[in-house]
Amino acid sequence: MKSTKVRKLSAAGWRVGTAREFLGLSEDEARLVSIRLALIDAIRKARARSGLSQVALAERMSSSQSRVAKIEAGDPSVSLDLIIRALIASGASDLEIGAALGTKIRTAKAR
Amino acid sequence: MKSTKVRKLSAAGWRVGTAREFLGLSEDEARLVSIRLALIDAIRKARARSGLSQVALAERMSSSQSRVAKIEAGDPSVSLDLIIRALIASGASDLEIGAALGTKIRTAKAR
DNA sequence: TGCGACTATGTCCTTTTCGACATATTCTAT
DNA sequence: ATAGAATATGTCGAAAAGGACATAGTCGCA
Repeated sequence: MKSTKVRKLSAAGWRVGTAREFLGLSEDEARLVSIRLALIDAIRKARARSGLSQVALAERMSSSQSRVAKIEAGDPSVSLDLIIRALIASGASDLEIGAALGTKIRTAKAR
Repeated sequence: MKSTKVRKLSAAGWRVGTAREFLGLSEDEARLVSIRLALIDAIRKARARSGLSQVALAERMSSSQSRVAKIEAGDPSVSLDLIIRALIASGASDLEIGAALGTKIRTAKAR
């Protein structure tokens, strides 16, 4: 958002901030969230590439379809453990898993 | 292990295999384990670099010293969530976190 | 338009994981 | 050698997360 716009909004009585601030997340909590999101994204991609249905993926990781749905929905009842298990079972390579986490920094430096 | 040695051992009645086979881990389970190990390693390094004691790290992540000890000991009662929280709180960069996972592949290709 | 495959959401009960505490053990510097 | 800090290990009640099931909602396609 441009700073001129921010100033206008402030003048009009709006408070402007990041989503992180709004949700009251600490820096660390925010990082954890973005890691989760990156991994979930990687799962969708890997699962699609492998042509697996949620049911099929669930079997592979001995879980249930509803769990897989919740994983991809970013449901809070899903742990990182389950997310990574899903990522592995959906056919992601080690490199992909690592990349899902390091990507943001790397692209930022690259441009 | 050299194949000649394997043959000798086999002749002598020994069964030779990987740790994975011995422990009865599936391919996927084994990958999960090695991810955990890589992350734990990264925590030790990051914590040392930051000069944090286990007590200090525990505070940062609002956990307890005993938990941190268990994390670094690879205790099975520790989840990936807690491991990553520790990694973040111990001052690791996004890049380090990603690297902890992609490293094996990358070095394998590099050499 | 209706049918089958796929995905989403809610709930229940069980298992796992957590923080906390108590207590050992190991390390470091004097 | 010994105190004090740091780390390790065990246990417990509470809280989080898991699988399973039931049930809706979507989507493509015949």
